[in-house]
Amino acid sequence: MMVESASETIRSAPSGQNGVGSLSGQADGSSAGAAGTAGGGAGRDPAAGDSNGEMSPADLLHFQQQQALQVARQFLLQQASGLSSPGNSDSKQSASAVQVPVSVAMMSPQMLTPQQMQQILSPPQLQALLQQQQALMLQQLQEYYKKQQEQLHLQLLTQQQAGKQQPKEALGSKQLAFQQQLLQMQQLQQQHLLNLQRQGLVSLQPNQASGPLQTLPQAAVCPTDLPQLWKGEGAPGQPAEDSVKQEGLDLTGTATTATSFAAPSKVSPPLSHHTLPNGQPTVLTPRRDSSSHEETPGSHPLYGHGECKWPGCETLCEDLGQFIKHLNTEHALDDRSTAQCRVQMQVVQQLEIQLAKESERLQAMMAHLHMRPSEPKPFSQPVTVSAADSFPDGLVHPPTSAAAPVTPLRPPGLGSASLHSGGPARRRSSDKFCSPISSELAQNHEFYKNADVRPPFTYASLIRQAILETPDRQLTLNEIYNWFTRMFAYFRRNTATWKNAVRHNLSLHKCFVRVENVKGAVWTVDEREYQKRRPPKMTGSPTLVKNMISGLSYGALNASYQAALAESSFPLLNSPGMLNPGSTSSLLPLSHDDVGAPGEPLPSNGSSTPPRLSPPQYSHQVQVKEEPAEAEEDRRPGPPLGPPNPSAGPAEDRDLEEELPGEELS
DNA sequence: GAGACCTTAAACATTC
DNA sequence: CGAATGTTTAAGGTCT
Repeated sequence: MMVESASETIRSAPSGQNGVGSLSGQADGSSAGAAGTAGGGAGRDPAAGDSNGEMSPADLLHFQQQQALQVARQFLLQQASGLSSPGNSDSKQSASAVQVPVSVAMMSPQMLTPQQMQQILSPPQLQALLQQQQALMLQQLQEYYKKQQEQLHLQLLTQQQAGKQQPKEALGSKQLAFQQQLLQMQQLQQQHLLNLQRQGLVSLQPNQASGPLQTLPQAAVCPTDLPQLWKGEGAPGQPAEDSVKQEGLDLTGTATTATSFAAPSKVSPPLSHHTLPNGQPTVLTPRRDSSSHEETPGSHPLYGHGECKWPGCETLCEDLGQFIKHLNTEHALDDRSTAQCRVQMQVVQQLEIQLAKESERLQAMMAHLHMRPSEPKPFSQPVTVSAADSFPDGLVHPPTSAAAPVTPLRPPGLGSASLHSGGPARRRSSDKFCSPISSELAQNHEFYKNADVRPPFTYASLIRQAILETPDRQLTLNEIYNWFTRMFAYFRRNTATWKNAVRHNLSLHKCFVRVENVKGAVWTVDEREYQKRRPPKMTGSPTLVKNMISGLSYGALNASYQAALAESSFPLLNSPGMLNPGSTSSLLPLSHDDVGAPGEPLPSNGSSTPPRLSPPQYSHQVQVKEEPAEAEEDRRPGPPLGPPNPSAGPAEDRDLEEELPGEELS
C-alpha cells in the first residue's frame, strides 16, 4: 500500500509533509509519470511499431541497443545535472522523469516495443539481445560515471584548495542545510534508482543493490555523522564512508576502482551529440573537466530547463549568463558546495556499484535459466570488488543470499510494483500480483528499513502484515504505527498522511477487525475477508506476468520466459513463522479462476500444502491478547472457531493457508 | 466507459 | 480539553 514511492504523498501531500513529501512526491510524480510514459511507450506504442512490420534480428538489436543507450543517457543526464532537487517535483521533475520514456519512444520511429520484439524473436534471440543491450548500457553508464567522477574530483580539488583560504566560520549553521541536502540526495538517489527500475534499466534488489546506496546515505545522513562527512573526518566505525569522507577526493581512487571495469571497451561512441527529445541539452560529454563553474557557450551541465540543476537548488535562470552568475554566487566554493559534491560523488559511486551488482545478478539469472551462458561482462567483476570494499558493512544481505542469484532483480515487491507505476499501480502489482509481502519484507527488510522508499504494497497488505507478524496476530493502532515506522524508513515521515491512511484502511476494509481488549482495542485480520477482496485476475496469465516483468526490462522475453522469471522473482518464503512448503501455490494464483471465490479449492496447490495448517487459524479472526491460549491457536487444527464464513470449505482453507505463509499471494 | 481498488484528505464522532 | 482513535465520504488515479 504505501510503499509506493511516496508519490501519492507527494502529490497531494499537505504542506507538513513537504520535507519528505517533496522528495517522495517528486519521486512519485516522476516515477509515476515515467512509468506511465514508459508503459505507454512500451506497451501501447506497439501499435505504432507494428506498422513497421518485421525487422531483422540485426535491426532489432540495433534498436534495442539504441533504446537502452538513450535511456541510460537520460539517466546519466539526470545524474549529471546534479540530481534535480526534489522540490521541483511537479513540473520539472515530472518532466525529467518522463524524459527517458519519451526519448526512448521518440528515438526511432521504427523502434519496436518489447512485446513486439517478443513476438518476432525467439527466446534465444531475445536473450542475446538483452544481454547485448544490457552490456552496452552498462558500459555507457560506467563510462559516463567515470567521467563525471573525474569532473567532480576536479571540482572538489579546486574548491578545497580555495577553501583552505576561506574562513570556516558558520560551519555549524550550515550543518542543517547540509543535512537537508544529504537527505535530499539520499532520496533523490533512491528515486533515481527507482526510476531506473521502473524504466527497466536497473533491477534493484534491496538486499544488495540498494543496500549500498542506502548504507551510505544512511550513514551519511545520520545527523551525527554529517559533520564528519563534511569535514572529511572518517568515522571510526565506518570504513565504507571513510573512503569517501576522507579526502573526498579519493575520487580518483574510487573512481578508478569503481569504474575500472568500464574502461576497456568503449562500446559505443559518445552519445553526447544526441539531443534529447524533451529538449534537454545533452551534456553527457566528458568534454569539460571542470564542469563546475565554467559555462560553455550555450549550455552547462548544471543548467537545464531554465533552472539551476545544482542539487537542492532550483533557482530559475532566464539564460545561461544569469545562471552563471547564480552559480558563482550561490554555489561558490564553500563547505556546502563541497559537501554536496561529495554527496554527489557518493551517489555516483553507489550507482556504479549497484550497476555492477545488478549486472552480475542478471548474469547469474540468465545462466540459471539456461539462457545462453553469458560471457562475463568486463565490468561486472571489478565492480563487485570495489563495491565490497567500499561498503563492507552497509549491506545487510538478508539470509536469502542463497536465493540471490535467482531471486528478483530487485526487491520483488519493488520491482514489479514500483516499476509499473508510482501510484496505485504498485499496490496492485504487489498486492494482487501476489508478491508475497512477508517474504519480500523478510528479504528486503533492511532495504525498506533504511531506504526512504515507499514500499510497493498497499496499506491494507502492510497492515495485515504487521498484524500477522505478531504472535497473537493483533495489534493496537499505535502498534501498527510503530510497525510501520520501524519497518519502513518511508513512514518515518509524512506521518499525518499515512497514519490517516492506516486508520482509514482499518475502518474501511472488512478484513480488519477491531476487537475490544482489556487495554483497549486491537486490530486483527480476517484472512477470509482479506482473501475475498482480491480479485483473481492475476492468474498467471501471460499478460499479467508480462506486465509485471515488462518493467524489468524483460519485455523482450517471451511469455514463457517471463513467467519463469516472474516465478523466479518470488522470494523465498523465508519469513519466520511463515512456512510454506507449498509455497508454489503462493506464487501465483495460477490455477484458479478466482481466488476470490471462497469455495474454490485449488487442487493443485492444495496437495502441496501441509495438512497441518488448518484453515481456521487464518480465516477466523485472531483472538484477543487477553486470551492466553490464543497464541497456540494458530496451530489448532480445529476449524471450529467460528470462521466468519461458514461457507468456507476446506478448499478455501487451503487457500488461506497458503496465503498466510506467503502472504499475499493470492 | 464502467467497475474495482487504492490513496489521500477531511469532517466528525468517540474514547482516552 | 486535547490527542488519539475510528468512521465516513469524497475525489482523483490506475488498471482490467
